[in-house]
Amino acid sequence: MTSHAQTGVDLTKNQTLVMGALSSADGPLSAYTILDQLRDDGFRAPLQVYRALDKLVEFGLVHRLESLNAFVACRHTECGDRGQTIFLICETCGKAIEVTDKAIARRLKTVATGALFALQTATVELRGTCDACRAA
Amino acid sequence: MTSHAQTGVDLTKNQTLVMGALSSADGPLSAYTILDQLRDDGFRAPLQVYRALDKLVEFGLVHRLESLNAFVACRHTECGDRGQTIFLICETCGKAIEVTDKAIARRLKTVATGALFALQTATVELRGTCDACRAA
DNA sequence: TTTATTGCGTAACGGTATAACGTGTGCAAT
DNA sequence: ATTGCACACGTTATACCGTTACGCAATAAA
Ligand SMILES: [Zn+2]
Ligand SMILES: [Zn+2]
Ligand SMILES: [Zn+2]
Ligand SMILES: [Zn+2]
Repeated sequence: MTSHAQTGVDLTKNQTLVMGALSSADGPLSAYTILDQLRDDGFRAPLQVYRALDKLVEFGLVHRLESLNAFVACRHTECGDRGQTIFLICETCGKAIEVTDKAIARRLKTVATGALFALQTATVELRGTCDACRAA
Repeated sequence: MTSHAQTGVDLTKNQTLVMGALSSADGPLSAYTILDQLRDDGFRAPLQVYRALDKLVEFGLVHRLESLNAFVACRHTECGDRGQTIFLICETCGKAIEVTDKAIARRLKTVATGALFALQTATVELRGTCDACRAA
């Protein structure tokens, strides 16, 4: 169903529908936008979306963009390592590019340790303008 | 009034009240928490808080924590350089430690450039456990 | 005085997220 | 068979976050 089929998780009907909406979108979607898109499929309440999203995030199939209050399908094949994902969010077109960088992950760990802080997860979200929008 | 008095900005009455609430708090506050604290000072509506917060963020006296939907007084003396601030947010006590790191700022810039992305601002918020809470 | 700017206050609204309740189904262990 | 449990689901209600729209008052040019 997705590029993450390897994970071998079995998705429920609702999870499949939400995953489909995110996969076919070309950018991050809010929970309520997903709800609207799935009304014809029987979705009626926000909680149906949030429950599916919680699981999809847990499975690593979906990322939550904190600074956007939105969700995006993972496009990265090797994002298994937690907390290493960086998002480049274009202010113009709204799309989010997903990248990883070991040097940043390492340095964040070092900074946290230096502050006697037990790092669990990292949110790194950059704002700016993507190449396509700058050219236009 | 704050450690940023050097900036020499004149705060309005509402801005002063909101700044005071954030300065005397020992952690991030949501806009609605600030509103509740300032009801006795005449605050009645969220917009009064948000208008003040917008200006305080613009002046660099306050930071917004995207992953928390909350605001915190800047405790860092040299955070003038935009986008270099990193927050370490303790999941246990809710406090936020503010640090800067030139290596990360530089590397983020490099990563963005490599993706042909024109970087404007960076949000870096780490979750984990602070030293005090881990010891307890 | 006229005009523009800025801050302020009120009300109404829309977007985000969770709480609390009950239902049904599949799958052990008894 | 039945009991207990885990899990997904559906519904309603509510709390929390943030903005839009409108009008008023004080201040600062012009
Ligand atoms: Zn990913
Ligand atoms: Zn773009
Ligand atoms: Zn600061
Ligand atoms: Zn702590």
